[in-house]
Amino acid sequence: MNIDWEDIKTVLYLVKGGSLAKAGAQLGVNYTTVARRISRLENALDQQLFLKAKAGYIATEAGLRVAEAAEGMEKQDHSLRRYLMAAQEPSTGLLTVTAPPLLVGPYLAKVIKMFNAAHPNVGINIRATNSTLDLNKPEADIAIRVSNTPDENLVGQRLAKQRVASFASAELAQALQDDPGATIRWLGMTYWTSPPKASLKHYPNAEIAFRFDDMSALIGAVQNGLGVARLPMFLGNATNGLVQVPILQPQSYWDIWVLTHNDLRTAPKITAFKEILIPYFKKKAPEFWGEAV
Amino acid sequence: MNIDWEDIKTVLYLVKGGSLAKAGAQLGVNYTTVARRISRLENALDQQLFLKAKAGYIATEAGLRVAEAAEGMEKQDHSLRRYLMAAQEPSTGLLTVTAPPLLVGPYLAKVIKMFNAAHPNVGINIRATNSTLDLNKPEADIAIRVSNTPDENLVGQRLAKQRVASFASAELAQALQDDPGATIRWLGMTYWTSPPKASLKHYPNAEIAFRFDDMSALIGAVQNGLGVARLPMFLGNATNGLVQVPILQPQSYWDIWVLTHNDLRTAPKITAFKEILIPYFKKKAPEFWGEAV
DNA sequence: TGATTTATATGCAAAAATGCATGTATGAAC
DNA sequence: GTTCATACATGCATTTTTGCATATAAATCA
Repeated sequence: MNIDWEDIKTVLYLVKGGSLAKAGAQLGVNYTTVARRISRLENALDQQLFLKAKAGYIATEAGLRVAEAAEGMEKQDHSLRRYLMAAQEPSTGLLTVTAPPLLVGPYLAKVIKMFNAAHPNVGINIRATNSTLDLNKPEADIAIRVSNTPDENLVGQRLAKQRVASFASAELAQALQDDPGATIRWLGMTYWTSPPKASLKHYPNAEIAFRFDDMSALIGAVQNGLGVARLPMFLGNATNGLVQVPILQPQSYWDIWVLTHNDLRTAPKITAFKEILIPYFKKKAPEFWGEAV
Repeated sequence: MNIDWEDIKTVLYLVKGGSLAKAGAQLGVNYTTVARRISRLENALDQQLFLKAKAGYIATEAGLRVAEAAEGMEKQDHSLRRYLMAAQEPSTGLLTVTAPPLLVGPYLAKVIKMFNAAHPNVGINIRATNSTLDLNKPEADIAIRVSNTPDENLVGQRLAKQRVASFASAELAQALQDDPGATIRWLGMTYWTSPPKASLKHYPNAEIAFRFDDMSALIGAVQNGLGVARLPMFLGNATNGLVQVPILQPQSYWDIWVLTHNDLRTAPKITAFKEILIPYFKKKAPEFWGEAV
């Protein structure tokens, strides 16, 4: 009796996805294929792995156990891939870099250009996202992150110390300077709960006027004078029409880090990339630290 | 980039087998399929996994690392199968039992007959061999073994205490009894190095006349008067024409055990089988202990 | 040296797996 | 209630994988 390991993998993705369609999308196959692999495996094992409810496939206890085995197998798979990447020539293959979207244009793009000039045959894959991609999975090889997310398998190096300040349109900043009793209309991200504590000393009248789920949109709103926002120095200073609100002082913020998986610490491609990335950010460090008004 | 786990498995079997043909035989596919899976994987990884010498496929470092990952995955596979067997109904599926060949006919056959009567829908697979099949792999579910091979994952119960004695044809036994100074011509298995120490007190003149690689052949030789052999009680006493050599006393020997994997300790099918096996051997215990002459 | 065994390589046909199109059912939103 | 989105089932054509037959090379042995 032989079990097809691809079928075991399919069970995992069906359990994780919850429906044939999602599992198929993740696996890169048609969803009918998922259904057929499952039924093939169920026949081979002579055991039901999923209850076929109208709402979708629900894993039985046996199905969950199969998924558990698949997870263990996937760990081997991921570990293997890291080894193979580490063993590869520095000048071939593919490198996936993830970074916060707003860092890509002004900074990472130049690093990539330089790296590409030095290693023209390495394909570069950019994933501009704030979500923490899992470096344990082969979702990305190098991550640039604000704050040093702790994970025992990852190694990190600090790229730049960072500060934030309060930015507004020039007009609004002037108005606030003129009238310390004015009410500050703060703009923040969705998860913001209250105005910055340090600001209340100077402007006790404060309210959160608008919340945004997107940093670019928020910046646009600041440019248009809708209110004041606390922004990283490198963003506020580089955005046309924004100035620091006087009186409110900059504050230290989470630093910028580069993270890689421990297994890839010495991989030629990774070190080659870092050798360009780190000096570049060191040179740009003043932009992240900024200056007080 | 997606790696086919069946291809990874194939690498493992090619590394273990050393040639396409052997790997294919183990995997149950044509050897050309093995060759094509390997080249497909090498292309996908953009790395050479084997050096194609005329003498066969020799794994590169990367190939060995792939095999290592496959080994880890296979452990998951085996563990999963044990779980699934343990979860199965006692009255369905397949049960693989391994035992020393000479125990099968006189003892195990009856146990199987009784088990089959109680559970007619369970397929029974007998592997009559002295080689220690690996119960960690799904090579066998239940092993009957002489001696309790220690393995942390296995659980064992003693089926019977056992003794050995010195057997010969009736004629030869008589001759030896008449002449204590006679030279005993011993018959033994290939790995025998010297006559039984205890026998030298009574018959100091001793030599190993013939060695055999097969126990049945050895017994045949004893029947034909070629010499004296130390045999388990249950064999010597049950063989036509053999008698214990007087004077030489029986000795304790390795006991007979039944072994199963710890994961299957409570599996319905396994316990059902043991519930028949153990009482049967308990009843037959005197045959394994035997009697002194 | 010549026969035999054990390797791998490859063209071609059979078999298996997959994708697509279509049909049906269910629950949520309006 | 009607519409829409989502989910599964299945027949059919296509693609992919596999097995078989055949060819070739190296090593072994009489």
